[in-house]
Amino acid sequence: MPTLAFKLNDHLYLRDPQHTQLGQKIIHSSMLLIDQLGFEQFTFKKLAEEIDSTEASIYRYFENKHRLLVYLIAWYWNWMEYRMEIFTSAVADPKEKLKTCLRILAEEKKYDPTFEFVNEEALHRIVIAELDKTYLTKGVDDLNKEGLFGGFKSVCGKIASLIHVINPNYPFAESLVSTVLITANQQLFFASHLPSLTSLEANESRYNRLYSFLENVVFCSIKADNKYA
Amino acid sequence: MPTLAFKLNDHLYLRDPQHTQLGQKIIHSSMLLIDQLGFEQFTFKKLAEEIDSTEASIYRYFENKHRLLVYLIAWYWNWMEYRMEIFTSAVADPKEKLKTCLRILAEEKKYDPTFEFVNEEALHRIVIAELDKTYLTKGVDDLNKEGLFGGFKSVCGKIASLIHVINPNYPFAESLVSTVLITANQQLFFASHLPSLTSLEANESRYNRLYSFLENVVFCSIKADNKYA
DNA sequence: CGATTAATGATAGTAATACTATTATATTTG
DNA sequence: CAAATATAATAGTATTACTATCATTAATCG
Repeated sequence: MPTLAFKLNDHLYLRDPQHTQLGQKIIHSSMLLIDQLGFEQFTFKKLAEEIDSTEASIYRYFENKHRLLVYLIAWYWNWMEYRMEIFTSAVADPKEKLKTCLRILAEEKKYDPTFEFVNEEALHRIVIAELDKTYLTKGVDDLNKEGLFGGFKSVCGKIASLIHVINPNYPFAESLVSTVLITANQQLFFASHLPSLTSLEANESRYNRLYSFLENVVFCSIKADNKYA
Repeated sequence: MPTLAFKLNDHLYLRDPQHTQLGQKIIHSSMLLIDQLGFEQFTFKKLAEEIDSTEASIYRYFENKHRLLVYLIAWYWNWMEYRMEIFTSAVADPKEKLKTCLRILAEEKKYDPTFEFVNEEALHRIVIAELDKTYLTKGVDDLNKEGLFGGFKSVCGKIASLIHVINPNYPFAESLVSTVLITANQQLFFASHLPSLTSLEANESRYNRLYSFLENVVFCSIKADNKYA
């Protein structure tokens, strides 16, 4: 099977890293390094050492380390959308489609051999720990104009439109979906680090519990026959 | 009326800034400056210039700028808890208490003259834009051990216990509350910067809409008679 | 195949950041 | 008034986040 590559917004990079060996090494190793060190401690210098290259070479692919992070997380949401499409395409009932999306969102992330140079487990930990840093910056509006959050927005939009089909009168579809997309990762962070803020445990059961929580929140909220809708 | 001060966890600072003039200037001006510049662009040097003091003097109050942020946001949650207590103390019905808490969470924040050197409007914008950065760091576990997230955890715990009273069988109270506390601010951020991710508008109606959204999510989820509980 | 072009490496340099350290000078307190 | 403490003034350091230049290697193409 040939290695698949996502067509990501080309403002995310200066040179497309998916198409060269060095680029792939940058993606692969930056994921491992950001996962290990955290985004603040991660530097292009450390990455350069790791891949036996130089800072200057990395700067030819990414304008700065923040954009590299935005790239990695855009990749994640593209991957999510791709999986959601695969697993919902054969499903007709929009409620079932919605459940499938939540299941994919909540499930434990495992290595997907479709994408050779991506370690999805590390990437998921990065999303859990660093997602918010992509948009919580004074530069949001510029990044947004360039379409750099397109992946996340697309996932959000598609799930929201499922909700619109299920209950056209529910007035908070977009808010509900963005809340759920973000809380899915946040709750896993809390389970590991701030357990009093979550009802999930830190063990393996947490993915199923997370799914139950998300399903409960979503399906209760959008039920047509509740006095709050 | 005397100026009130909160008793915050004393690991938050090296010297209590509420008790000296310089300390109060640090709090007051750091709020305005972080609000203006964003946390990344904010430095102790710029703050020192602003208050006609020196970096070294500020470092005698706060170990580093991250802890100053944690301090400011801890102050915010203490203030929230204080307001929730004031406005729920006369209310008997736990459902009404819960609604009051959500109302306080969602409402537009205005200057509270009880706290002279705090600009609550600026502080709220800081919470919206920087809250997640307090705990999304490799040092979370250490900060947590020192009790630096006590304010947030306390608000979360108190609201969760209201839910436990309303419906003892609901199994996700802590997750639901932390989700709501965080999304309340996140949705306001989206309304200003990423409107496709929210069902709120960017105008003044957003606080009421936000309240409706939160009330809907919470009360639907915890209803005893739904098949998801 | 040789020549052009493009990608990478090697190296250097810079302004700013996040501190630490030292000493002098105010200011408060007992 | 003396002693202790808080603050200011100043300097210095390692690191970061870049930018710039030029040499070298690899890919491409007539």
